[in-house]
Amino acid sequence: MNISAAAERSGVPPKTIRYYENIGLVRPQREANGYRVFRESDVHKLTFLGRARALGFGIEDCRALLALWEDEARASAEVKRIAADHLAEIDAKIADLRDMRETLADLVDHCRGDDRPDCPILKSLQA
Amino acid sequence: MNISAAAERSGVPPKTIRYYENIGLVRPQREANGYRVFRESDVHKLTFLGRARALGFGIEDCRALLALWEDEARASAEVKRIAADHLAEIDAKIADLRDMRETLADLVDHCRGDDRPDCPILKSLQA
DNA sequence: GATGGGGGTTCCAGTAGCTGGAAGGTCAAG
DNA sequence: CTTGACCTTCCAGCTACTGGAACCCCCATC
Repeated sequence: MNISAAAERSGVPPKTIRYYENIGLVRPQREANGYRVFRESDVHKLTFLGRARALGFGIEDCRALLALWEDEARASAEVKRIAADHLAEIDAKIADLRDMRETLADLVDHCRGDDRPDCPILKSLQA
Repeated sequence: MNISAAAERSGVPPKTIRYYENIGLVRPQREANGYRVFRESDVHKLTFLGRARALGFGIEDCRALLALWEDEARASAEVKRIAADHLAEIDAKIADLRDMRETLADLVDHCRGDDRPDCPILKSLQA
């Protein structure tokens, strides 16, 4: 299977697949002409990576998860720890964004948004 | 005022101040020895930038907001538009994160996290 | 006058995770 | 034989800094 087929089947774009190979997340074989050849197992890995990334896991987390996935003797505790840590980070981000959102929404609400210069948004940034 | 004093008073670190000068957000004067000299107005600008960044505005938004702030003849509608757009982006990010969070929390909840290999988190990434 | 320390300066590289684009090789069809 | 759709590598750029190296400046002290 060529890279574009693997991309289509895994949902991971060709550019990204090459990048993943670059950083050692996948190791497709090569044909005599230099083209990458993807086996089913490569496509499965890519799909796995795509899902993990969609859940917001960083690349190094993905690397670790992939290794655990391939390790039949893994302890699920390790997986859970990685996921729980990530969940905590997401919660922190959400909290930050909510704070921003609240402040910003207040400011937007109180700005008339007409052609006059008076603006509580700017005032708040200034004060 | 030297850069470290300006940093302390504005809350923006020296490195970041230099970066902001680099991209044209502030233009401190220079002494004969090459040291930057910050006036009150520079400190005000930096403080403004610090607050805008803390609300999550991107650098280019900051540039625009700064220009509007300095323009006595601005229309508050412009400011409001920038802020409202940014608010929408924040809302979108929060929504994305919440989706992730929900899925992830479910997975974490259902993983026993012991020393056995069976793991619904990995199963979900695989399937 | 030398020295030491705490400022300041510039410039380069790296961070995360791709993505766009250039320059060029390969292959099947017409 | 050429066209067009693939594929390859490599380099640059994105966001907003941040760390670090190498070097300059100024003041106080010995």
